[in-house]
Amino acid sequence: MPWNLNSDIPVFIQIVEHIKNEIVTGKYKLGERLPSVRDLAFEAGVNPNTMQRALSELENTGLVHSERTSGRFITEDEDMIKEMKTSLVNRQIEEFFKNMEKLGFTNEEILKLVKQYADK
Amino acid sequence: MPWNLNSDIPVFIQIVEHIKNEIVTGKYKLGERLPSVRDLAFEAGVNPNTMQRALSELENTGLVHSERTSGRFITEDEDMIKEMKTSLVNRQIEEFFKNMEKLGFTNEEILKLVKQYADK
DNA sequence: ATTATTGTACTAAGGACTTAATACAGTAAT
DNA sequence: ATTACTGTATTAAGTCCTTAGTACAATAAT
Repeated sequence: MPWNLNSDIPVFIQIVEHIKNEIVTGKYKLGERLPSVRDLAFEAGVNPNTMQRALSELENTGLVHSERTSGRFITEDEDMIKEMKTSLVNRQIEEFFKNMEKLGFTNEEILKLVKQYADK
Repeated sequence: MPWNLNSDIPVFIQIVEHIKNEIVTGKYKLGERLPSVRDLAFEAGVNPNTMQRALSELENTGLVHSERTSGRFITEDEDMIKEMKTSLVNRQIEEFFKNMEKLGFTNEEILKLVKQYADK
């Protein structure tokens, strides 16, 4: 799966979001080991330093933790992952509505547009 | 109305989006004159150079044009504005669905979540 | 035991964005 | 005619992000 990184937003932030998505959608299982910093960097096509920074940020969320010399592992805390997914979903929806309201649409109009798009 | 600029995305891009929104929602009328670069910069709380860059970008879209010494003016082309609005709306919806799909949701699930949020 | 791999740390360089401080020519207002 | 305002251009400095290259200690693999 391509990483699809663009340049408008810092790459390390996009990487954090990408891996968060993979965790909350179950592509990584509980306690599973992540590929090494260098391997992930190669896969994503970025410098290892950039990947290291992203993973370091990701660690602050508690979703992953590092074992100094054996690798990085996904949390065993299933509730934390569920909460993260809820949080990400809410952020998307709120952001979407906020942006649509800036374009002058009411909730009803937004819902109608979404229906049309979903049934396309 | 506050400009609500953040730091994850270049400020000049956020300004372009902000003014685009104001144009397509009719806060600026056809042919209306924009405030000066310096006034807009003060209002947005950014450096005049940054505002100048944003306005220069905006000019490339054709939505505004500058009269060398009297100011900047909104286009008289109503169709262009309508097309821009449609384009912005489509981008929002597509981006929203793309992000929700990355979180593992189907179109039906997305629609359901949006309904819940719209009726809150 | 030796080798490879792990996360981590550090310095240096380049690029993009932003701010700051000026400056200029042309137009509007007086 | 003079003054104020317009968009525009330029140079310099500072910050953040990214890449590159190197290095180290601790563990895993052999």
